[in-house]
Amino acid sequence: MDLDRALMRLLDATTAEVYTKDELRQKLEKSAKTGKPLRVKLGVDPTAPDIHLGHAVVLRKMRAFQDLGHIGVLIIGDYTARVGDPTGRSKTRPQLSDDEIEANAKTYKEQVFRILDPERTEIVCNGDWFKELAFSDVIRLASRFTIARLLERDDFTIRLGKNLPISLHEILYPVMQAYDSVMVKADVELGATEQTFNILMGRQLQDQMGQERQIGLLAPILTGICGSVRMSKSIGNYIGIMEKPSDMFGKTMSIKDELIGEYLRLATDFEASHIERLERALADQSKNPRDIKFEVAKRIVAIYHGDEAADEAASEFERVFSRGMAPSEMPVMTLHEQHITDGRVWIANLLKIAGVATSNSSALGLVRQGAVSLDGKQVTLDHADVKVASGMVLKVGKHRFFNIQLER
RNA sequence: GGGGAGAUACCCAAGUGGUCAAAGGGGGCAGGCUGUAAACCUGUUGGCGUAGCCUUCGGAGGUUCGAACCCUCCUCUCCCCA
Repeated sequence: MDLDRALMRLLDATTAEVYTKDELRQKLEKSAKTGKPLRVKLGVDPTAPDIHLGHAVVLRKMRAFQDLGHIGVLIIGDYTARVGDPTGRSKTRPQLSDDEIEANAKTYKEQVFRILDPERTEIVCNGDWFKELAFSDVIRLASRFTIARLLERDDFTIRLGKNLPISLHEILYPVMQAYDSVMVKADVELGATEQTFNILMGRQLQDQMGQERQIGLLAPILTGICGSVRMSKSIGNYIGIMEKPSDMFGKTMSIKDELIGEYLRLATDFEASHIERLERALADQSKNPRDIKFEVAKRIVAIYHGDEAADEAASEFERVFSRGMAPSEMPVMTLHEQHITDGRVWIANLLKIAGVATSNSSALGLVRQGAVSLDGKQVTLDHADVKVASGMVLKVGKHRFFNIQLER
């Protein structure tokens, strides 16, 4: 693959900004000439064990580098997790305990190889170098940065404007991330656009410490399925890459129309020309947006579960939601003897056992609103003690189904 | 170190002695309409087997027949000055 094709591949729609394009070209050129692969860094905080499509944009970018023969260096921020990245936060993040960090890092590793090439991936923990630093080293490192520069970033400006607290340790976060770049001798650092500041700090620090500056390659931020803010585990508006095909499909179908183009560009791996065609169809309304969304959903499932699973998810979706039938597979809820009197169960208890409600009040609220049905028959407050038998289907809301099984 | 402001439910925010389980907005959930879209309309959003009761307004005490509201101490945050 020649240089221009490689550049085109790397700088597709999933790249929002490059610092700088010329330097990237030079690095690629030099690598091709010397045969020495580039070291492409990505830092992850082991705070959110579920990797979702938002992370995937950047991970797939790393995979693109790997496919071109370069090395992906994944830094598990076990040490930075103790700090908490202030990026995009209006609040100080909680600091994690060692056990939590270890468990999270483990699940992280299990998931990333759904996307990355294990042969060309290095995984390191930044605790390896941070725990060796003496306080005097930290002071020396900190002296390379100025407060004005560190406070420049939006997150802090906003917080200062709102008179919200900023802890000293949060200021250190970009410093640590920059130091990571130095330690792994990064040629390229990947991140979402929100990482711009941190990544640029890495360039500056490498420069000061006598290294060639890394390239910053920034991916757009994927909007969450609810449509207003970025995809995030803590907000719960995400599609995880380990999720079941049917859930992935359904969640994708529930995004609003305005988001289709974004998901098309950032979350699928369609050819650029195909994406363009679909986007045009969206714009001139020559196709029903639903159908395009359908195609996007199918593609996303196919990336993580294969074509067959995607087809199944699609037909299941049509069956359940287009034709209103019960899904072919639904979670089983088991009722034990102690739950049942004379073959009946109070509906509030049933809903609590199903995990749909946490209290009688909220359960009865659902019943009152007509959201609950058993075998297709709506449950009412007047008949709140319902007869149950194995094989009955409990439906709550539009799309929560449970298969009831009696034990003994 | 000195002075000032503040902490209310998931979030923002009203409330300054009883009529407060606590206005309003956001978010969530649910119903209608749909394409499991958006927009819109409606309901719901502490707990208790569904009735009245119980526990909530940063924490601990106190005043009062009665406290989110008044007093004391404590914790935390912000602002101004040094």
